[in-house]
Amino acid sequence: MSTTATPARTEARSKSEQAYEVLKDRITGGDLVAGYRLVLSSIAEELGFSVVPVREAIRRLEAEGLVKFERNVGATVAGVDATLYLHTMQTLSVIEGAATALAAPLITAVDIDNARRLNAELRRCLEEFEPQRFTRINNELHAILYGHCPNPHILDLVHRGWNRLNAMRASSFDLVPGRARKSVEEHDQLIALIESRADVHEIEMAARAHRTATLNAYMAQHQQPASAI
Amino acid sequence: MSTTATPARTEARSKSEQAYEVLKDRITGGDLVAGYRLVLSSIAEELGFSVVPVREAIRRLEAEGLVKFERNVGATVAGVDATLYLHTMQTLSVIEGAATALAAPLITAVDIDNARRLNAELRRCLEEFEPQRFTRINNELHAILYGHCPNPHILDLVHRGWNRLNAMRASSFDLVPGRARKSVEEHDQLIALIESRADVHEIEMAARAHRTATLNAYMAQHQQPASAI
DNA sequence: ATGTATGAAATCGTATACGATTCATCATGG
DNA sequence: CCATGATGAATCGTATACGATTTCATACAT
Repeated sequence: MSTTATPARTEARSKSEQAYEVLKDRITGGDLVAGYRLVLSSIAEELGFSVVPVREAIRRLEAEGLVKFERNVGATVAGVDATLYLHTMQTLSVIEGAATALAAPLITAVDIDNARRLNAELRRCLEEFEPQRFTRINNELHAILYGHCPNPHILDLVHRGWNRLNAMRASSFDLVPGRARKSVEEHDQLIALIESRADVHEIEMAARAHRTATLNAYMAQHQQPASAI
Repeated sequence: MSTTATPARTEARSKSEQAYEVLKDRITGGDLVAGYRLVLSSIAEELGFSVVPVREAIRRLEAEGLVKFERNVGATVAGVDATLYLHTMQTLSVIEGAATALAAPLITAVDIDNARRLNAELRRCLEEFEPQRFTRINNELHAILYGHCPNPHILDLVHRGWNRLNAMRASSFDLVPGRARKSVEEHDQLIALIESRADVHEIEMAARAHRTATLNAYMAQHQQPASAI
C-alpha cells in the first residue's frame, strides 16, 4: 500500500536512501555503462530531489566501490577492467570462503535440501540456456550456504562483494564457456561436504577454490597469469 | 607551505574530510567514549563549519562502523561489547591472513630487516612496559608484512579492520596478561616463514592464527567459548 | 601550425534556512 | 497514583543560494 501514493505521508525511507537505491539498481542492472558520468544536478532534477541527498547517495556508492568520485570534478560509474574484476573475485573468494566455513556448522537439513533444489534448477538453466536466471539462482544458492555465518561483518563484506560482482557481470564479464557446468558440479561437492559436517577448514578451502576456479577460467581465457593464494 | 595560512588558498582537503579526520582521531584516540552522542550542530559550531560537511563525515564513519547512526535521532560512538570485538578480530584474522599471504612473495630483504628491527623494539617495549608504544609499533610491523599485498580491496579492508580495532583498544580492550610476549615470539616465526618463502597457504594460516590467538586469549580471560575457524 | 593564456560554462562544495521527526515533559483524567 | 495525550524543545532532513574549482573552447603570440 501507498508505495508511491499519499505524498503527505512520510515515505519511511529518506530521499538519500531512495536515491541510493535507484542509482545502485541502475548500475548493477547495467543501465549505466562504466565510465558514465553522474552529474548531481541532473540526477537531482530527474528524481525531483535536491542535490544534497543525491550527493550523499553517491558518496555511499563510492564507499562501496561502485562509482569513482573525484573532488570538484564529479562521479563516474566505476569502470571494470580485468584487474578490478580479478581483485574483486579474489577478495570475495577469501571472504565468502570464510563465511561459508563459519556458516557450515549452523546449517540445517532444510537448507541442504533447498541448496540441492536450487542446484538442480541451475542444471536446468544450463540446458535451456538462461544465463540471467542462472546468475540469480546461483546467488540464492550461495546465499543459503553462507547465510548462517554468525559474524555480521563478514556477512556484510560478502554482500558487498556480490554487489560489486553483479555490477560487473552486467557490464559483460558474464560467462566463460565451460565454466558454468563445472560450477554446478562443484556446488554438489561443496554441499556434500557441508552436509557431512566436514572440517571447517576443508569447507573454507573448497568454497574459496570454487570461486578461484571461476576467476582462473576467466583469466585463462584472457591469457593472463593468475597469482595463486 | 600555507598549511593553515592564507585562508583564500584552498586547504587541499575538503571540510568534509577534515571533519572526518578530526572525528576519527577523537574516536580512535579514545577521547570520545562509546555511546557518546555526536550532535551535528554542536560539532559544526565547534569546528567552525556548517553542518553539511559534518553530516557527510559522520555518514562515512558510520560506513566504517565507528559510529552508529539512527535516522532522525542522531549518531553515537559505536559501543564495543565483547561480541563486536570478537567479530572484528575474526574478520581481521581472515582478511589480514589473506593480505599477508598475498604480500609474502613480494616482500624484500629490507622489509624483513625492518620487521625484525620493529619486533626487537616490541621486546624492549615489553620490558619497559610501554603498552601505547607497543600497540603503535605492532601496527607498523604488521603493516610491513601485509603492505605489499597487490589487491587494493583486501588492503583497504585490512586498514578498516585495524581502524576499528584501534578504536576499541582505546576503550580498554587492551591487554591480556601474557599475550604480548607470546605475540612477539609469533612475529619471529611469521617473519622467518615469510623470509624462507614458505608456502603461501602456510603463511596465511600462520598470520591468521597469530590474530586468532590474541582473540582466544581474550575470550579465555572472559570465559566465553570461541568458535574456531 | 602549435603552444599558451584568457575567459566562460559547468559542476562541485558549503552555508543558511526551514520543514519534519523524535523524544521528553507535563498536565489531565481515570 | 498511574496511564494517556498534548505540547514544546532538540535534532535531523532537505531545499535553495552562492562561492570555489575545474574544464573546455577560443584567441593570440610565436
